[in-house]
Amino acid sequence: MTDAPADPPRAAATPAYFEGLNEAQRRAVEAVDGAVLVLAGAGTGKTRVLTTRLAHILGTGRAFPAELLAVTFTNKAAREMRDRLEAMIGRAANGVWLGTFHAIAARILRRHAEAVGLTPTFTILDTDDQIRLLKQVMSAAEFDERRWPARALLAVIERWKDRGFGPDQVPASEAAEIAHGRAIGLYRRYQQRLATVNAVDFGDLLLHNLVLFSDHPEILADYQHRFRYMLVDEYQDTNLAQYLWLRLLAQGRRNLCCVGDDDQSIYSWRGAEIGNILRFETDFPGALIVRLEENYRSTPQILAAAAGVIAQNQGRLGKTLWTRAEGGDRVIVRSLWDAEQEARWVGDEIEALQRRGHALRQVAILVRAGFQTREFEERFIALALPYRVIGGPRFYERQEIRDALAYLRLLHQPADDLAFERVVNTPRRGIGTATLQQLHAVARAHDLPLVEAARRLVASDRLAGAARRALADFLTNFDRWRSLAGDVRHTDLIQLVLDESGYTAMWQADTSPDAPGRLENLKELVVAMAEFENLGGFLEHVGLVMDNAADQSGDMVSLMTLHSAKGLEFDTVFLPGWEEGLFPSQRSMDETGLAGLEEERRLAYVGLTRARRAAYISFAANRRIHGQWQGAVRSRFVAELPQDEVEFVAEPGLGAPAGFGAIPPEPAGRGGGAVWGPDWGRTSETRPAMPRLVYSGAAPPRRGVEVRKVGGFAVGDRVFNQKFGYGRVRAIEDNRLTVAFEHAGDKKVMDAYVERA
DNA sequence: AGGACGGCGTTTTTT
DNA sequence: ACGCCGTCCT
Repeated sequence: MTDAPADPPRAAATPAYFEGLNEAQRRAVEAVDGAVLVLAGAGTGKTRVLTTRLAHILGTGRAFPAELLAVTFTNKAAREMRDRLEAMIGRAANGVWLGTFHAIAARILRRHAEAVGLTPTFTILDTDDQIRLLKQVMSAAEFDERRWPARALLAVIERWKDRGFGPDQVPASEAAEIAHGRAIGLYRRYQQRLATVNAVDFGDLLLHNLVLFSDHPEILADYQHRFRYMLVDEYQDTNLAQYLWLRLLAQGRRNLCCVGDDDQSIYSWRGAEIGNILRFETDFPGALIVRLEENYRSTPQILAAAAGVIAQNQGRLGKTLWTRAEGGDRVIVRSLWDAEQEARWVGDEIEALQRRGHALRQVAILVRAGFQTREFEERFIALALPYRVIGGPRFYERQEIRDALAYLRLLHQPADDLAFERVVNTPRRGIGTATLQQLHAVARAHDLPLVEAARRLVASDRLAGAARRALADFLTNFDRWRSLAGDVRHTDLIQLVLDESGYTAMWQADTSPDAPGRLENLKELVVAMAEFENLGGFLEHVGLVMDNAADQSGDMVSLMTLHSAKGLEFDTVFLPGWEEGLFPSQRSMDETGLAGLEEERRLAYVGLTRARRAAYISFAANRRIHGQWQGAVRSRFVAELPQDEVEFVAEPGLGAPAGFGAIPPEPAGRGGGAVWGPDWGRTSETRPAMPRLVYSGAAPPRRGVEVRKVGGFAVGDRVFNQKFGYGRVRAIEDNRLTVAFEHAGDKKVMDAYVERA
């Protein structure tokens, strides 16, 4: 099991790679032994430090490649680290255990699958399969899916897994609270089903590792010994299970270097524990902390803006980014009438940049939520401004790809019931729900995979003639394909299967406009497969690499969410939609209060620090949310920007907001403070009329601030108010409502300040 | 077996 | 407003 010799050769240190490192970076590279936390601010050369550190360890002969463990969160980050390491050391870094948490956990798990009751060919399920499996479990348990959608229950289970809890470790009090205590039973059944079909979900990869290590100390000891030096990127994004995994592995050599930035922790909602990075010194007493604070990316103004915002957060380790760079423009803060105007303005600014010779690929628009991209897309189409939206459906999530993969999965692992169900009647071959139900009954009764159940059913006489023949044909085909699997190249196999199964023909016969595209995608799949040696290798890749390598070719503006922008940089960044409720997101604040608000603020920090040369922030007075026009207040984050570093451009006609820079609403509350737009709080069915000539330059007549009555409310209506949240109408006098708010209690509000919820 | 209809939810994304 | 999903009807 040990593929590494005991004594790595010592080589003379050639610190050529130290060239150009600043003092802090060099400390981070040189401190190879013990626990080290590198607090790497945005744009401080983190990746360079990481790769240099690995090169340094290898170059000084402290370890063989196979004794290095370097973990990242995304495949993209892993790829980048590997590429840069190889460029630095001038040879392949094959031996290094470099990959995502999940990829490395999967690699370990494949080696020891039997130890946790799996076989080495286990399938890694994606979200779609997880939902389908959970739905089966739920319906078997006669669980009302309307009260607890499978999606929501899966999220609960995933959060448990993130914390390292198997069904037996979930604290009883917590288990009792969810779905009247029934969630935990469903979790247990779900895990049993996974085991039966020899499959794991993403969370299981880590969880099974933890079980493996605790049940088999000798296996753990082997890895503890093997991993002489460990490196973790984006440590602020680790969840509890990942933390436990790292801590176990690091107990051997005790050389653990974690790199991260607490100010960029934006994934708590998927289980990331910012506490892991905040607690580092306590977890690893005597740890060395290195702060990388010299920023090589942005102008002083951008850094000041980012610092102003993030300084409002409480729980931080604290870091101050600075730059040697001088000059630069102030951050532009712009108010606009509505999202359409906002898009119009952004479009015009981009065209102006373009005229001055800026590349579109160096411009990004970063939004809080996906729906915000629509206005920009429409405007850019009108302007014929090339753009791309990052994030969206991914290649491996397309129906035709998932179907094709299901065929392959079934060949690779016949116990994969989810794959079986997907393909057994795709294309239609007359195996309907009735037959499938019988199959399930047989499978359950004899604890068999569906394929085996199908064999029994075919051998018996319990199936109607047509269905029996169809199923028998399917099994015959399946067996033949499987027998070919050893001799035929996997790229040939897939084409053969898709043709002989009638799958290709199904799409060829399809007259819908997207059918040709689907056939194209299937061809692409074959091309993608060619890059792998065999079927198993390819399926592992598909299971773990769900990223959509965004096509970076072409000079286009990038449109994406703030979350997807993490780790990227652009010359010019537009940050639209800085409005209370949208950014910071109301939901985030409602659900997790101050912690949620602080995470939103980190998101603002991430957004600003993506910009190299220029940042533009904007907010609209009116925005349509769920089809309702709503008055909007500028985000509290606007007021947190240092006034000297920003240039406020009031929309003509909207008037400058009273006391710009001094509106902070009460913490974690909303609304309050000065209202900047003429119509804040008002809702209406139709788009509010824009004051004439807003945005086109001339001074328009200022719109009155009278609040108009909108629609009648009735006692008992559920309503929403920006400041108080949700509540129910208790009484009405004229246009004044008495509302019992869920959190704020009874309040009197004007009807125009609430909307139906 | 496929389409029409109604109800519901609607932040963020990776593996 | 809108789209997706599940159910029910033809």
